[in-house]
Amino acid sequence: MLLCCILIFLKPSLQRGLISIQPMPKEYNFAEIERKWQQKWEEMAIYHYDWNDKKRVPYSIDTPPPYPSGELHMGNVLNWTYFDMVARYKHMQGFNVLFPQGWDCHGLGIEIQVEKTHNVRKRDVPPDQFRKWCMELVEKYIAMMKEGILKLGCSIDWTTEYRTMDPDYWRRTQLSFILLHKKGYMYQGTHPVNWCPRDETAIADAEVDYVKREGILHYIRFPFEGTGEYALIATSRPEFIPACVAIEVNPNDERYSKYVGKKIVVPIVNRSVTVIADECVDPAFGTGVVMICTYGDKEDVKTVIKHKLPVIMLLTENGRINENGGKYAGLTINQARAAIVEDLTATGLLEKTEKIMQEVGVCDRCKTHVEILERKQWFMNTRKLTDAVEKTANEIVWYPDYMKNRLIDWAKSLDWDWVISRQRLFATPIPVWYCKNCGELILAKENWVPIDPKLENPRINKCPKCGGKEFTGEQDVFDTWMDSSITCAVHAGWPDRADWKHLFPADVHPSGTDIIRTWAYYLMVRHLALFDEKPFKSCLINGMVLGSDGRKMSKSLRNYAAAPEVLNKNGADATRQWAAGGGATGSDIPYRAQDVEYGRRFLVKLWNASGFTSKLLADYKPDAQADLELQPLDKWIISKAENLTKKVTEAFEKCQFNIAVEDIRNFTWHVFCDYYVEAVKDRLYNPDVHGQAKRLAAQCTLYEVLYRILQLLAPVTPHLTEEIYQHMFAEYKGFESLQISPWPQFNAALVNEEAEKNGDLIIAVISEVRHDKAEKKLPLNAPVKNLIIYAGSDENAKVISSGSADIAGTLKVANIQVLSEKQCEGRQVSPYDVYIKAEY
RNA sequence: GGGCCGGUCGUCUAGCUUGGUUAGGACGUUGGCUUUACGAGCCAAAGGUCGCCGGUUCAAGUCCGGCUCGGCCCA
Repeated sequence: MLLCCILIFLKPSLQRGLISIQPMPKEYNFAEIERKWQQKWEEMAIYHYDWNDKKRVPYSIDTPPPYPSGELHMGNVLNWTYFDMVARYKHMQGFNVLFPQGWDCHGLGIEIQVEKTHNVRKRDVPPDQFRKWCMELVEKYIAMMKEGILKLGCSIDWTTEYRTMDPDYWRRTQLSFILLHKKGYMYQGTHPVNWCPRDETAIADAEVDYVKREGILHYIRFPFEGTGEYALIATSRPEFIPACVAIEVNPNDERYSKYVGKKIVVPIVNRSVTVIADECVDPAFGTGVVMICTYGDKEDVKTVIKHKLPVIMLLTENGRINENGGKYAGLTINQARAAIVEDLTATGLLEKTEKIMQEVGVCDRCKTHVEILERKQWFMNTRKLTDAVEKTANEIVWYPDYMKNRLIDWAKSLDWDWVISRQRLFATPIPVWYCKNCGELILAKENWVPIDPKLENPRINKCPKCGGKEFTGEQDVFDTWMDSSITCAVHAGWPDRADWKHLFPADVHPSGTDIIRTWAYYLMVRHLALFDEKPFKSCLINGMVLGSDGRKMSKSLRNYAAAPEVLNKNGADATRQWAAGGGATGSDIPYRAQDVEYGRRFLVKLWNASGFTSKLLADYKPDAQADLELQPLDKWIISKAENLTKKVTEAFEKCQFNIAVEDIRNFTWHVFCDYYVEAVKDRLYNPDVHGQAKRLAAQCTLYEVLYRILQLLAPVTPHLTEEIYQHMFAEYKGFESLQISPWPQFNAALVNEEAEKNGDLIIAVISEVRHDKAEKKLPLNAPVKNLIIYAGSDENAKVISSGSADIAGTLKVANIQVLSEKQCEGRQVSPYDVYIKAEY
């Protein structure tokens, strides 16, 4: 039985010449090691997805193409470490892993930075020049981020690299639009939309941030028609008075119910509007009377639709008052507010003002107060998919599970369809034209794309409706999310590869808690609409990286850590341990330099332990057939290594990286280094005392357990484990890289509960003698003349005796006596009924 | 106002799904020590009424209800 276990454990490789273990260098130079392996892995091409391999099961990671915004930040580090660990783990498990990398280039963020850098607005320069500047900036940022990702040591298949700003990617975005248009999901409409007056474009709900701000509540008298009475209304936006279309009260508010249906005069413009009733008015807010304007906020939009009120558009696209504002036309919103307040004061209609805290919507890119405008826009009918989104979200595996609520709640909360058109420049063009004669919409044919309708005419001779020969290309462009919400299909090879369904749906989509409502949601609606299929089978969520003070990390709070600095100072393997072990998957984790430093210390420990082991194994021939006599502690650690394998594998399966990394570290540091290595030193140094077979047993166990540690750790700290593997194991194990060695299978036959129990007792005895030495302030290598162990029972005595050689060896005991009797003398080996007495 | 998450040694954090060791780890603190690897180390110690109240149970950090305080998202 024993021999059988060893054979299973050893998995002896092919018979070759006898292999010896290469000694390890003393110095651990992480910068050099990490750079070296990053290059070599690239040369070995071990991360390339094999498109022709139909045997291995594919595993596809829907890497979210990042928005190039400058240097890599710690949030990216957390994110990429998460899915790189998954990629490496799956790789070792034998999957054909697709780990692509793209860049989500378009969008307002870049345009705003270009405008700032060149001190221009989008209309000030020719569009081509503007786009060129955007592309230059994007390339600069991609280079910065790519450097960081490479330094982190991600197992990306760089042959898949793509940019959404390339026309070849436009082609996919445009094709998806054409298909969805044909399926009836795309429509044009004049609806109120969120509008950023600074950027002069429509934006989606998801691009609106809400900030708390102090505002002023104005109490204004609105006289009733003909009665001499007046209603006092409270508003924070008096500048919208010219666009006031109704006054609203709560029907249950006894103060005002009698006025419902009456006419009231809007001051300043002297227009009559009706008092209407709606239960959504909060009687406790202000005076309980509010004015409805088109449009002061989203509530106004709902009210206008519900009560079929007229619309008076007051604002221009750049946020000024238009001709409907009468004498205020041409003023900015703020100027108009000041002017109107002044006029109200002059006429005595402003009763009072008070300060209030309010939440206002701002553009998430430029932080300008968002207005609501009615403009013709393109929409995707996303709301009809809400039930499907909910159903699909429930079918998908979420890590952690509760995160699915974020998606479902968001989908259900949406009031408006997704506005997919933008009035910007740096984006994918919308592939449609309009007949100049009759206005007929010309949708691009599927084989026309990529195409820019601003530069090219539709490839038809005449308008199919009126025969007109002149066309206007669509000037609007797509929301950036139109590019990035088809990645699951694009990564799989859609639309070019006939076999793209082989990789679709993606196996995992990684996302941050902050972008579930955008990325996960848009992926879901696009793919459901296009293919009637879920985009991904599981969703792995990372939390936000907080500063060390627990607050959101930001440069202004001075708790910001720059990822390139952290990586340069500590190396990728140490930084990755912080990401893996900093907290439970999905929860926000603070960046703490101590955690990274702890990671680095662990690596030094493992490096030293491996170096020392390599010396102890200098004469060990792993491929030599030899007789082994496994000792209790050998069996003990072999069994523990097997249970560790089971636990770590389960943790990786559930994406519980923190559990995996903690268990491996504790086993390595405390079980392997502190106890096992110490305990077998004497056996290794003195074969004449202990015998060659027991010495070989220790060598073999050291060798195989260390290998197991390296394998389990390989997804977390790929560089250091590879370096040690190459020195000590590559020749015998035969894999070009540890990264492509097969993930260890849990082998129940090697689990030996009795051996673990026995070993624990032996270790406890050793530990107790160490305590004794520590208390007596003796060095740990102080010789012990006599050690008497009162085992308390025959059973314990037998166990301790079986390990007495290792006990005596590691503790430098000259004479060891193990007695079955129960004698409460000396020190108790807690929690056993065992006592020890040491004489020095 | 609604939803979700969280409150665990001085600090950060795990454990809660599936109730049952002495509540685990890290940082920090204190004391000791050249184990023929590692002082970037080793051996130890101190430090927790698991936010509060109640319930279920033989047994609650863990399950249930209420409260409270934070965070995020939404209205």
